[in-house]
Amino acid sequence: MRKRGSPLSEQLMDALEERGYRDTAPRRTVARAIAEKDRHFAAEELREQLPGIGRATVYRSLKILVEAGALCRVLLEDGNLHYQLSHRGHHHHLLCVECGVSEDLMGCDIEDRLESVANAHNFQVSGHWLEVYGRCQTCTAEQPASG
Amino acid sequence: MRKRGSPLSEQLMDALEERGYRDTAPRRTVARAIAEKDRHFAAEELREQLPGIGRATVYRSLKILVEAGALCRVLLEDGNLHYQLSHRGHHHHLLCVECGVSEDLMGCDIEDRLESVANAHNFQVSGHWLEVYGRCQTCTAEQPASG
DNA sequence: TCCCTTCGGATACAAGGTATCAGTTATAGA
DNA sequence: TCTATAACTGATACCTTGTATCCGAAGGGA
Repeated sequence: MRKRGSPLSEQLMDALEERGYRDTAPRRTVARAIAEKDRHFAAEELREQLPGIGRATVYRSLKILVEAGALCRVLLEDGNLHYQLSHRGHHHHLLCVECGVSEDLMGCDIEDRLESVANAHNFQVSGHWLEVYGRCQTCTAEQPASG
Repeated sequence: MRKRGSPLSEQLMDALEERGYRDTAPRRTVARAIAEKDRHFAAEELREQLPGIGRATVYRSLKILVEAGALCRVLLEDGNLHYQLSHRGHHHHLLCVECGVSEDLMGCDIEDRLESVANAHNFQVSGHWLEVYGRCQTCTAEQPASG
């Protein structure tokens, strides 16, 4: 009897239900709004878009979605924290400072590198946070020699 | 006629003066307090330690010290931002999640790696933010098999 | 010393997020 | 289906980490 959303928003709800969270209308609304985003977004931006949903509910939903691994946090170059859909496991982001688009960075050996460098410091790595800033292909093509 | 502090706090003041900032008593007090820190610290923590200095002054000093490259910002695993002395150029941190100690990570090829991986995505890298979390040698030795 | 600029401290404001709490709803079980 | 109850919601207050404003104070060159 579930009100259906996009496959993506269903995935978000599934992630929550797997963790024992209830299927409620406000969460569903939040999930649908997030599923429609094609890039990272600020919490406040999402909230403004959902005037019918309480502020606390939006923030709570974001928090549990991050915990559930369905969303990931993205640190912008200016220090602001954004959120972004995370379909996959651990990954990093290539963030375009021009247009704001982000690409996932996977299948690389950054992890192994880190591990070996850290081991040289007798350090046991348990996690890391990496964001890469730059310009995407499109923006580079449009303004090839800016700066 | 300058009231002398530790060599480290002098370095901080020098960094400010090089950038045209004046040598004032409150900045000197902040610099001395920072120089005594042996690890990363929160802005608020520093302020509490300096009740005679205005809040705005503490934050302003931190800001200009970061701009001058004498301090660097450290992103903790929980998303909190701390500050830390930065004697050298661009580097990363190995942060111990047990004791909070941090080691600088330099002389590695992470940059080159990033560059080449990003290039494979047709991405022009302009910057990045990397923090590595784990356990330092001491903490690993004390609790070899925790977790 | 004068004068101008920078600085400092108090304070208000802001962004982004959390805690509290009373009322509501989802869901398991009878 | 009804009920009990735990989880949830929204309003709101509060917190944290800063930034902006404003006015008096101080640095520092002429």
